[in-house]
Amino acid sequence: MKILIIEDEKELRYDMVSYLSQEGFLCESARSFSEAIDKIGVYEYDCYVVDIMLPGGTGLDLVKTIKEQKHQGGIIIVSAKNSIEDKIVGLEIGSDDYLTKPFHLSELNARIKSIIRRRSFNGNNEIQFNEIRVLPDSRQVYINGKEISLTAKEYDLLLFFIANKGRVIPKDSIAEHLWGDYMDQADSFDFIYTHIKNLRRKLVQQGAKDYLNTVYGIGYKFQSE
Amino acid sequence: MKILIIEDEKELRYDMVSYLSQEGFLCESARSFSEAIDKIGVYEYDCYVVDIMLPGGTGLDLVKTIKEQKHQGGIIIVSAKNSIEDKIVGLEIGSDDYLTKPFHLSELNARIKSIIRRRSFNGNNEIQFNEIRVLPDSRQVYINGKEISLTAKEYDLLLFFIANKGRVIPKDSIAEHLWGDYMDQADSFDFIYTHIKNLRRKLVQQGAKDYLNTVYGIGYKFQSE
DNA sequence: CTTCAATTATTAAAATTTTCATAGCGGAAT
DNA sequence: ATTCCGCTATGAAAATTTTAATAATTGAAG
Repeated sequence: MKILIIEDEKELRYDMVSYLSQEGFLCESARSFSEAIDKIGVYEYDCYVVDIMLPGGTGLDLVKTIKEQKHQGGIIIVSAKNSIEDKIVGLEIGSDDYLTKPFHLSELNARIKSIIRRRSFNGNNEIQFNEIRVLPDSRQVYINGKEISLTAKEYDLLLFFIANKGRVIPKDSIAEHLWGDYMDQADSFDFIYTHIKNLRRKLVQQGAKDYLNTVYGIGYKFQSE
Repeated sequence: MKILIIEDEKELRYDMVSYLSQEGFLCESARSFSEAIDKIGVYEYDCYVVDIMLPGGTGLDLVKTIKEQKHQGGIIIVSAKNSIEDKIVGLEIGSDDYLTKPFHLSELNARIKSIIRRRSFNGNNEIQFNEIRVLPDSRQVYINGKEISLTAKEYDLLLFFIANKGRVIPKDSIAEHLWGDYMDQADSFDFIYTHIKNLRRKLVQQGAKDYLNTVYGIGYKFQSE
């Protein structure tokens, strides 16, 4: 899960990035309105943390831009003033939550997770990646309209890849995501190789292209070309 | 996991109980110093949320009592005034965290989870239940000093039972704890029955008494007598 | 005390996950 | 280009988990 943090106060920005990184998010940050616009233009994130007061523009306009570009990620507005109007405006133009400074980092973390959880449950209950369609509610997967059967691990793998399409995913991340904190460094990745192999076989056998690229020495990347 | 909330403000107490219950904790509450003393005398909780200002006494004395009774649970002090002295005193006499009112419930939730996580990692890395000894770090289990081998699910089950010894655990809770949010109501509990059976067999076969009592219509209870 | 329906236990088979041994590949160094 | 070493792939066995069918038990009701 990738998060963009838009905040001009240096220390707070640094704290947020380091806390959220520890929690397992991939974080990028922007220091100003224009830097944020640039990043939003290049990449789509899973969640945006937007400060209202920014050099070069207001966070509310940023939210509008994110929405205009049809980004699907959640948006949390952060503001120093607990003004009820700001809150209302923020929620009206499409942010998902509103947080008043000062706040605890664990609070921000909880809200981000809550938004991501909410999104994956509600509304967004159908994911399409070229000829692959996934219905997360029922854990069903279709290729070119025909349902295929995946085991639990294969399904989890596939969803993780699609959720992170285009990104290189290190094997450690895969292990952590699918198996939790169990395994320490010493463990081998044999089981990942096996599940990857099985997933590849099933997908290709059922008519999908082979999107799953090996990134030597690192992990894998799920990508169209 | 069972939590005792000691707070005299009715609305806040109600909010905390309802929020934390939704998060999967078993909650009890006390409205006053004396009620808290009573509950602490009867039962040992996994975490205590203690307000400083209470009718009949101070939360700091309550913390001392909890410690005197050798309770192992974590302690979070909650206070209206952000006095640094209170905080220091609180941490000195053995509380694990300090929270200033007003706070978000998700913040309290995060801190409780953090304390419980910390405790199960650090220090408390050996659990003894009569002739059964568990080393959570290495996931090893000994009976009368002899190591026995359990599968992942059997181990998780055993640890969950020991962590909740003496309590009746509904089958739903077991399913939720060991398998996450996967299964909806419609699912049967066949796999629980099977794992229970296997765990029982292994424990008894290796020389432990049968502590695992069936509670008809509800679930199970792990208990000495 | 019986009967009955619902709940839990047991057993065995099926499916999945993990491990292990071995083969193939990538890329750096010679 | 060749060699080599570490990384990844593959196939098959072993272990675990889940499912399914059947038996035993519980507690309520007659």
